[in-house]
Amino acid sequence: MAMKRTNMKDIAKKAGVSTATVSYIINKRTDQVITPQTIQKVEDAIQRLGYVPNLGARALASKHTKLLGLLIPQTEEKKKLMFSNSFYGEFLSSFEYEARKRGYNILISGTDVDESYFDIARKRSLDGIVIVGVEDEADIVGLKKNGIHTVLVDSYGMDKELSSVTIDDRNGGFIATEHLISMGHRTIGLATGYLTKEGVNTERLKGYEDALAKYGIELDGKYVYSGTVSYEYGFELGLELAQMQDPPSAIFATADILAFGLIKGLKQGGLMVPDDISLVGFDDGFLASNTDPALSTVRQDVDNKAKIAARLVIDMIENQEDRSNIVLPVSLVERDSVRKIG
Amino acid sequence: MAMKRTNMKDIAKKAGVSTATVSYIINKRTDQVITPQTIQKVEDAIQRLGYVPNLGARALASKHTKLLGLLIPQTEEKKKLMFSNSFYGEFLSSFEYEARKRGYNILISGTDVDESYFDIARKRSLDGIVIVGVEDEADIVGLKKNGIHTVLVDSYGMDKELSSVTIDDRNGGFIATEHLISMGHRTIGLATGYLTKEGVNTERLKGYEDALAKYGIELDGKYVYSGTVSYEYGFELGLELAQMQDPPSAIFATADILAFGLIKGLKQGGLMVPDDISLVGFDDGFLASNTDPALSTVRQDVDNKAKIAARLVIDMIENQEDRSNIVLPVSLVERDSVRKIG
DNA sequence: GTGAAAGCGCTAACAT
DNA sequence: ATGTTAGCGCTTTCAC
Repeated sequence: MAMKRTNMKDIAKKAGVSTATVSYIINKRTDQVITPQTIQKVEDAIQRLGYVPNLGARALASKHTKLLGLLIPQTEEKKKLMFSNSFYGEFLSSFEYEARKRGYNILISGTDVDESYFDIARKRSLDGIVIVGVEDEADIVGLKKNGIHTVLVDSYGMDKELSSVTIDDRNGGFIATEHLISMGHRTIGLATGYLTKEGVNTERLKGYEDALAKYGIELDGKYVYSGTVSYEYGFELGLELAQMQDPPSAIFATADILAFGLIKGLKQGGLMVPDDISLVGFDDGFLASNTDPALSTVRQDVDNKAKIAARLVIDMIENQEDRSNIVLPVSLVERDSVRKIG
Repeated sequence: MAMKRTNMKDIAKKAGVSTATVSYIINKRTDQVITPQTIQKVEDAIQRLGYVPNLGARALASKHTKLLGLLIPQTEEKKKLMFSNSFYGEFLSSFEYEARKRGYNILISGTDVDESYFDIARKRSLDGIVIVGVEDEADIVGLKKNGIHTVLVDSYGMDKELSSVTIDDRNGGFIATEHLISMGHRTIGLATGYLTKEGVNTERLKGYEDALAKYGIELDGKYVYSGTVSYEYGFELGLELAQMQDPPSAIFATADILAFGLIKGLKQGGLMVPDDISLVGFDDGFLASNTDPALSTVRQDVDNKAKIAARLVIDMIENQEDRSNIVLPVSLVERDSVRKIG
């Protein structure tokens, strides 16, 4: 099939030079002096023969694959990637673009049962890897020890020796709750996912507690609703809330998706947002401005997060930059899901 | 940095065999007879030294990278990938999973200005590529000629010599419109994106026309609204519709996202769905069941589409299967956005 | 049953 | 200013 692919040797022969010269020219090596004529000849040959370098071979010789791994947690069944969550799609787009601008391609992979992130990085000789949402520290052993350039995104309680980029979740929880308080609310519920010892949800919970404390509102455990970060749980909770004698007048949901479910569940139960219950979400994804009512929420800049993650790995690879741990700011976006009371 | 990585030679030495033997064992080659003892020794060595094969080197020698390219169109500015559209995320998840099960990794890439899909495939020695949403035939020249295993997804009017998987868009347009008709509607608008000579939107338009023709309803160009496939356009159109003297009583929107915009725009303009205007969408993504009202729409099985695309490329690669052109069915999902009238 | 060695396409140190 | 050549880590043919 497909005739022999033209390689560097072919170019060298055609242009009447050596492969070294061809290599120098292709790699635009400034430490080598080549006459314009030679360059011309070689470029002509490349053009005429339609030569495309084999990066695999180059990698073998040079030790750089120009390949970055983007490793993503898998869904419960340990199968598909979590790309149904649009956060990842947005992240990927921005990440790929940034990487491509700097000459890198992206390999994207889940992990098989008996295979670690480390194995993938090794197998494919990845120059660096970015892992989103590591929950289990065991998943990342071997990476640091083996000097694999790694950036952890949205991963809490991990080895600080690895680079990371996260957002200021705690502050996010704080400003969301403070906003509700400033709008006159005093009984404020928290709708969130599973509360691990360290993790996004726990951070946001801390921010919620901070705000309550600051304004002298007593924390009442019965107002903390913890389930899964899903539309379904939000919906269920909304239904329940609508049945309660004494529901809180406002809810801070630690994810927009949860808030969307809440809106629908509450409505189904006969309660309107924001008339009956006010709501603040977290993420500000595409949907937030398009639901009804438009959602007041804590905004994080996913694009920027991805861009920074890409720059971090690449800088570590190319400039031997040291690790850094970056925390990105969040901000409050006020829309129509909070009502002033009192 | 990082001590020399252990390679096959190290294993061979440690186990007291040759690299050939190690290679045979790693690749579980049934055409080679190796004694269990030897296998044991080698596996021990692999274990002890923590050996991970270098797939790049393997590729150079074997001509198979076990790498599949997933190439995605970029946004207008020719920059970021279109992953903000959750369709792609869903596709990717399913595609990656299916590929991984069969031992392949995914390289994901947009194209740079002076770089073709073909170049990427060559550079990275991809075993095969899947391209989603090719609009310009020029983008895929070179692929067929050079025998690169290619599967085109959701691409119309392309070279039939390449494998492809699409859905039955025309029928989708038909059943959507027919449903509206069966619910008593006689003035039915079409909200769609840009109508190219061949493409998804055009196919769906044809289905719309088919249905009108079948039921003897005259096609009226003033009811065909063509803009961009975006929430924004839907919103705008909804606003306009609400101003019209004589708006259609129902709309078939060729994408859910358009329908969502419409719902909000109409509402803002004072018209309710489905009370004032009925609506059928297309896609049935995550959102459709969660908007208010829940959207009646044409369902396509993205998961399955991705799975089939993966199987197609891999079968072509491994079994030298011939090309095939697959068209997947669509179905109508009735929810709450259509009202029976008349 | 196992091994020696050539070669995949490239880079880079060293010659010239 | 350009060429020679030894690897990079693996597969595979052919010998033994």
